[in-house]
Amino acid sequence: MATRPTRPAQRARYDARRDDLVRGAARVFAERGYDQTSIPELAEALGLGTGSLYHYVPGKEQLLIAICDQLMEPLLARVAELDQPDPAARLRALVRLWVAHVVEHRDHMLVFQQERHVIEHGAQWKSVRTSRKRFDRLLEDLLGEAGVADPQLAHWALLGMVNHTAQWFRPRGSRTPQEIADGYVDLVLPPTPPSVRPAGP
Amino acid sequence: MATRPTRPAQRARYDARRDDLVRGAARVFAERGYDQTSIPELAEALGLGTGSLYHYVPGKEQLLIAICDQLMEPLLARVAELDQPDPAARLRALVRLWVAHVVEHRDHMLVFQQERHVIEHGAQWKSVRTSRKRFDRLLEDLLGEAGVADPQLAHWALLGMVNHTAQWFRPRGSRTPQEIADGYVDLVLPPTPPSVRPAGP
DNA sequence: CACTGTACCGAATGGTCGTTCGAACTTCGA
DNA sequence: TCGAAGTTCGAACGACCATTCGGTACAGTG
Repeated sequence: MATRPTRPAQRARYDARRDDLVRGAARVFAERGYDQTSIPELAEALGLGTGSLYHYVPGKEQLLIAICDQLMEPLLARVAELDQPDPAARLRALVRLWVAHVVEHRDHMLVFQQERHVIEHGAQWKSVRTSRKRFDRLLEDLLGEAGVADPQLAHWALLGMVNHTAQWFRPRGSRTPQEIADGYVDLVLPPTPPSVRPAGP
Repeated sequence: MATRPTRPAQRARYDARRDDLVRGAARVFAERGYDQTSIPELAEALGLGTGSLYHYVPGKEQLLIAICDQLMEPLLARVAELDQPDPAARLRALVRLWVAHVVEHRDHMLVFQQERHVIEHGAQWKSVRTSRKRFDRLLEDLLGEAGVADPQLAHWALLGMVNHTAQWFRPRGSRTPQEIADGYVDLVLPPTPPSVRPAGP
């Protein structure tokens, strides 16, 4: 059974290890696929014995949920901190943040996308679905405020473009995440001269 | 074993039935997921006995390949028939065709997307990978000719937007596939007045 | 040092899956 | 109408999977 240490001093270590394992699982699942990877295979890829995994995660599906949480929670946290007063500037900042998050969590994204049907239908997945809805709503509202010509279409278009980035972006490629993000924003926003753009982070 | 009739007269029937079954399998897999659907479950959903499926398809993975072929081949065929001399007009026609194809094959698209890793790595998947590459190349070239500001980014952006359409489009929604396609094209192309646009199909 | 909570292990288990197969039934050409 | 070709069936089979469990080794604390 997955048991968290009772001694507070050791809990930090346990949590950190767990986070690492979840991250590693995301990497393995992204490459081999969730269903095609057996627990013994996964454990070996993580440098663990078969049974040891269950010390940190109660089961395979919970592991998948943990991967999605590791993807969604920090994104929502970072988005909540946006404070640009101008909607267009806030939109640009959001997309920059978002693209950066996607490329930093490529593996998580790929797993997230290929398990769409479980996320949509599974009973234990309500929290993940809620997170996604929160983000959706936020984006749609912002697009409306920012004066986009067709906010609804722009919403779907952005979701498609940005999430798809996980499938082609390569760290050694010729563009930075920020350049990509700005390219996306320029597609949906009436372009502004570069001099008006907020500087990078 | 999956055996095609030797009598030519019956082959047409057999092929049509097989196509129907593949289509049905796409629908079931899109909803429940490929790995989460067992062969007995699938057979029942298709109104067949467990063993009967194997009369038409040699195995579960071949069934998945058949679904992808049923998606890619007609699209490439329709694309090959485009004959607009003006590149921008050809681009618009291509995207209209493409979006229409995506919404008509929603189930196939959803399966295609969630099985990305198998398609990319599997040994028997070379033909599907080749088809996708052909389409990619074609789109990229056309974007260059059509005078898009940033053809490479537009290429990835379009792929993301259009393919993502399968995940949100509903037949009873407020937009036609053609309106959606035109919206996408207007994002990547310097907009032209509606009067200059080619008429619908 | 002794003791206790923690980390790790891998063979064993029960269940489910994809696939096979021999037989029964149906269709069709002659 | 007869026989062969085509179609359907579902129980049976071997393989493999997620998970469990009894146990060993280790680390921190008193």
